[in-house]
Order: sequence, then structure tokens, then C-alpha cells
Amino acid sequence: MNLHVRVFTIGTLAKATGVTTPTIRYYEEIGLLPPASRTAGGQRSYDDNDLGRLTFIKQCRDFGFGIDQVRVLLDLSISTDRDCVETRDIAQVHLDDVRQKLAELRLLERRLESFVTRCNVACAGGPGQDCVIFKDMAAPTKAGGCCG
Amino acid sequence: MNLHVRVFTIGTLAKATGVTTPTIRYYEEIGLLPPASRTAGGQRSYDDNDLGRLTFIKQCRDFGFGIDQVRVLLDLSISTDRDCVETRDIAQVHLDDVRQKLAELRLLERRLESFVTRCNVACAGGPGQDCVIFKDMAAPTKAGGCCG
DNA sequence: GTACTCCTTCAAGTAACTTGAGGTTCAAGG
DNA sequence: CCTTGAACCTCAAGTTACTTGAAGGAGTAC
Repeated sequence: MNLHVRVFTIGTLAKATGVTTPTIRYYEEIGLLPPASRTAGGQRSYDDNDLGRLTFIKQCRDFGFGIDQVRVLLDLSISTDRDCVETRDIAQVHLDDVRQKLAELRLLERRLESFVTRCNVACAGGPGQDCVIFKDMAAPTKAGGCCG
Repeated sequence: MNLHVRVFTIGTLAKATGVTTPTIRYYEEIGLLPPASRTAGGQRSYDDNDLGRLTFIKQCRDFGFGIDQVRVLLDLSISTDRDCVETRDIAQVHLDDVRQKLAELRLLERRLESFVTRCNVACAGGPGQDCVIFKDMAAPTKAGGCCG
């Protein structure tokens, strides 16, 4: 009967999910997606099932999970005997990583901000060779400063 | 007379700067550091000049500048005819990038947080196959949720 | 002289794709 | 039916910034 079985090309799937076509082929190559079925002419064709799986993968990637973590999450999402709590634990660990990274970036922001500010306040502009910032940055004991 | 000319091995330079020895060799290979002078036996030897340059590079990398940007900054730091204000402009652009990244990470943190919280609140634990989170994540229109 | 650490080169591996070359298939228009 | 142009195909190499490993030489302490 096969009524209502929607079939997509790789390009259509790409638009629907926001994953580029080379990336979809790459996901197939590394086994994140099963080998796609093909048309008579040899082109890949996809159905709603593939759409669901790739959407799931995309969501996970947007969440910042690595490919290997996505593999685990895919397994968990299909498994009938593994606890969904495992998923939460993975997400929790990842959240901790994100917060760590956030702290680092906030520190970096402050340092850069102070760098730029000091450039504006203290530096008259002139040859780099004379700029105190560069001398500061080549001196190991102090944090980088600018022209002051 | 060459008095007070300190000379280091690659390992000593590595400890002094916090850059690993393979990375120092790599920096030489890509031209970020000039070819090191050698001992009679063929081992690299460095002086205070190299220490200054590598320290500068390390500071830039810690600031999050890419290798190509470090090249530019190195040029600027040595140049006698280019304006030190260029450096500030490069740093400003980089600061904007960092702030953009920060905003994205903050959003990601909130999403992950809500994900984990909803798992804790709404999910009794059980087979992944039955977990609503996975159904949400495979549905393109909604943001990922967990078990709720 | 021998034991041990540190050094050498070269090649390949890492993450997660992107880009390019060179060629094929498909859908639409004439 | 034929052509045109977009979208598809495979395979290989490039990207970033290093890290890791193998196999062997140099330097130093006892």
C-alpha cells in the first residue's frame, strides 16, 4: 500500500534539519546514521524515521554534546532496558563542563576588556616596538597589560 | 665576552613558559619561532630572546588568539612603522567574539539546566524508549525537553 | 661504563567537519 | 526527445592546533 510514506532527497533532509548535505554523508560514514537506501540512480533517499533520528542528533549537537556522547544518547533513546536517568547524568556532567568553560570565558572577557581599556587610556599610538604592552607580554611574571 | 648569556634546553624553555616541548617544535615548524640554534650534538638551544618571544606567544594564545593572529601580533610588536593602535583593534574584535561566545554559552547553560531539572522533576526513571525527552528531541519544532 | 633522563626526527592521530575535483542523475522547459 | 541546470555521487585532501608513538641518539651522574 505504501500510502503516506514520504521520501526525501538528501538536500530536502538537510533543509528540514539544518544539517548540511556533506555532514549528513559524513554522519553516515561514521555510523551515526545507518546507510541510506538508494534510488534506482544511486542517490540517497530518506523517510520520516531518518528525519527523526537526524533531528535528534542535531539537537544533541546543538546542546554541545560530542559525537561519541551522541552515540550513547542514541543508544539510550532506543534501548528498552536502560534507564533514562543515565541520560540525565550525562547531561549533568556536560552542564558542569559548560559552567567551567563559562567561568574561563568570563575571566578572559575581563582580561581582554582591561587590555583594550588600558590601550585606549594610556597609549598615545605609535610604533609597536615602543609599546609597553609588548614588553609586558614578553615578561613571564606579569599578566599582559597595555601601554601602562 | 658572552658573560651572562643564559642558554636553555627545549625542556627548560618548556617549563619556563608552560608550553610543551612538542608544541615548541611545532611552533618552529610552522614558523612562529625561528629555527633554533643547535648544540654540537644537534640538540636545540635557546636564549633569553627566545624565552621572551615564546612567552609573548603563550600570552597571546592564553588570550584566545589564533595562530594567524599571533603572527600578526608578533609582527606588530616588532615593527617600527606600524601603529600599536592596530593591536588594540585586533583585541577589540577578539573581545567582541568572546562576548558573542559567552552569550551562546549562557543560553546553552540555561537550556541544559532546564533539561536536567525537568528530568529530575518529571521523570520516574525507566526505559529510554518510553522517555518523553527522546520523543521531544526527535521532533523538530520544539526545543529539547525531558520527560515532561 | 652504564644507567637514566632528555633529546632527535618522522609519521600518524585527534574532532568534526569542509572543500574541491571530476563526474552522474533528475526535473523542467522547449 | 533533448537540453540545461541544479542537485547528486565518490574520493581525497584540507582545516586547527596540537598530541602521541616509534625508534634511536645525546648528555649527565655515579
